[in-house]
Amino acid sequence: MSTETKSLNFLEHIIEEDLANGLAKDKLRFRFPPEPNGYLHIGHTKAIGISFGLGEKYNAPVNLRFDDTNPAKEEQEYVDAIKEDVSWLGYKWAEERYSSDYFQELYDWAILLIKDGKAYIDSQSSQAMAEQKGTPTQPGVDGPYRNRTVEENLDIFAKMKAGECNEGEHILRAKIDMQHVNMLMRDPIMYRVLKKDHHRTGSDWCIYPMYDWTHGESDYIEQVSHSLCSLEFKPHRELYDWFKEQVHGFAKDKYPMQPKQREFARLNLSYTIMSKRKLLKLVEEGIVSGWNDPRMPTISGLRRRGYTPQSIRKFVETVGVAKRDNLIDVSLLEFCIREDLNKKADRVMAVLDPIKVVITNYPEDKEEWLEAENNQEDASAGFRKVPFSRELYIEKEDFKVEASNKFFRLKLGGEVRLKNAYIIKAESVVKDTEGNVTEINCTYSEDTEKKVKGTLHWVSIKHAIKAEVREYDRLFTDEAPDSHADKDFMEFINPKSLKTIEAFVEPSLADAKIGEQFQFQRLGYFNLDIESTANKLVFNKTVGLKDSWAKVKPKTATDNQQKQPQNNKRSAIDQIKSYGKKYDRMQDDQREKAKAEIQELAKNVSYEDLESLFGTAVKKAGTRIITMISLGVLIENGLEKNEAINDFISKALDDKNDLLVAEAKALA
RNA sequence: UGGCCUAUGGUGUAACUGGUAACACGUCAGUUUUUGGUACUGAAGAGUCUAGGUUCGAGACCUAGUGGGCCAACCA
Repeated sequence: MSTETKSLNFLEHIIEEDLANGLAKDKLRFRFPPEPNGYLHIGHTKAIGISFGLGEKYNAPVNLRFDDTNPAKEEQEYVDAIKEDVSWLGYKWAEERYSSDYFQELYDWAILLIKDGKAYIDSQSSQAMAEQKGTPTQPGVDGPYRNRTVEENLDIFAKMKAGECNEGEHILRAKIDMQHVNMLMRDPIMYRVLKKDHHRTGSDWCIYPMYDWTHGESDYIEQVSHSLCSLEFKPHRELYDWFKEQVHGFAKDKYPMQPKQREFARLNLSYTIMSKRKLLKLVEEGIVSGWNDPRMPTISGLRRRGYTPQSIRKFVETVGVAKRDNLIDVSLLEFCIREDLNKKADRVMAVLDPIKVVITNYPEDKEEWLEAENNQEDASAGFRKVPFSRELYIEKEDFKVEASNKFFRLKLGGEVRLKNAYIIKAESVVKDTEGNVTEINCTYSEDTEKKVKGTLHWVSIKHAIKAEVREYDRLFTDEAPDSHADKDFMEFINPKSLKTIEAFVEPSLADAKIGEQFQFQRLGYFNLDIESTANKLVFNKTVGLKDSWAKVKPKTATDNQQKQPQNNKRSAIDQIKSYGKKYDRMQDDQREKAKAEIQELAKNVSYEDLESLFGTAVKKAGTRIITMISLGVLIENGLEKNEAINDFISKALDDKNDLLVAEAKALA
């Protein structure tokens, strides 16, 4: 039954292989290592899901480690927020650790490294050091302090630690190789002087270790078996291993296992950004109301917006993990939250854009409390009462004076069901001086068994509560606002990402609790925002319902930004080649179209491009056919036949593929 | 004039040591429905960036090319 074995991702393959090669299962250990310099976002969720997910899968401990080596940027506030977010997602860490826990051990090892002649004090300006470092295409050169004596190095390093040196005066670097192809191996910095108080160690230290020196050794101290990080750290792996081997030489008895760093592609989500720095800018410039603005891709923003931990975990699980760059469509995230809320959220009625309906044959002073099912997906959700009376609101969009029979809603002379109530018929309308409908007069029928095409949601005007509803649109107008070399992401800010609506909701919502989630029937999922008060209800729209009616309706201009097939940025010859792959398998009419397309493309192809295809293997008939077609175009445009061409044609004439023969005959 | 990583339907991920491309989202159609939602059924959509090679057989292995990404902070 549920024995279906899910295929493994590449990280699981690595772990399985290590296990098969003798790694004991109880030695597996992972970690999630955020720097406490900002709030966690949906991108981190992937990293969290991978490491904690592996922990759950293999029943291995996962540490939450704060990578707190830069007191200039880090704060306790962020530590607290990160812990809250990870817990909220439902993950439990084995131990809460801090890189700063290891400052002393790191320092001791650094001294051993100096004694081994593997590290030295450099006393140049950062600029001078940068110049000596070279570039990715040019090797670096050794600096003047590279061969200081061990004694001098030890002496200065002690002074640095004692606070006797100013920032920028001296740094400690590893002595590796200034000519190394990997820039990170060109004597990387291990320690700098930073006269700043640390949120945990206070003023104990005035030298702080750099990332590369700290991170790997923290993994090592914690005996993490697999240290998983994103792709941009791939070049760091070589240095990670170098440091690890040095330190292992000092401490193999205490710490027997050497961790292994592996890298995966980070998550990118369409129409948003994932950089902490850029998110901070949105906050600082007031584009959003804070880190937890419901439009933000932060975990706290998503939480406030109404996303559930389950939906986010499901999302991370479905996007998977690999090493190629990706851009995931927000529709997948939306699918995950809809799927979750469909089962959990009670249904209620709310009208966001009202128009008045008067039931003329319903007594003026009468009111009824009708029974309504809370959630048809969940029998245990029970029922509630909703009030019905003579005057109601329905959505403006749900009424048209005249409409085709594809319009299942209310039209003059037509009948429609009011959800949980009666069937009504529109008899006449009241219009204002400009001709806009302001009121619809209807009659009702108590026969609720009747078949009618549409069902509308509604609220009784007398009983309805006014509420503020906030509807959100994507924060950016560009699919990947982050990825334009020539444009700043701020240029793509969507000015209409927030829409505030005055809505009318059914009275049962009066005692909704902060964060509680509802489906406003036929509209979408909403939750009660933290800014809501007893006097003023405020709802966030989490996500709309899937709306297949919207697709039938004539589209607005903004919806119509159709995606261009991306192959038009490929060169003509490449496009022709891709036709070659399938040409001989196409059906006749498709093939004719393809041929016309190839002939058009061939006008932009050089003979040299084509000639390189003359040697194509005999079995690849399609490629040779498209080559022949393109050649025909070039010849028509004045290309002289040469030996290579004649040879190519005569070989084709003898081929067993009829299509190829036909094309060749045309040129012979 | 470098090094490393990467390339599979529109998107994301699969395909165990080579055996003829699967799953999810999205799209389209139908059935059910007191939500144009949900559920259910079905369909279309890639021959795996290009070329060459190894092989009886290549998405997978090798070579070259092309496209994309990463690498020069006293950041992580």
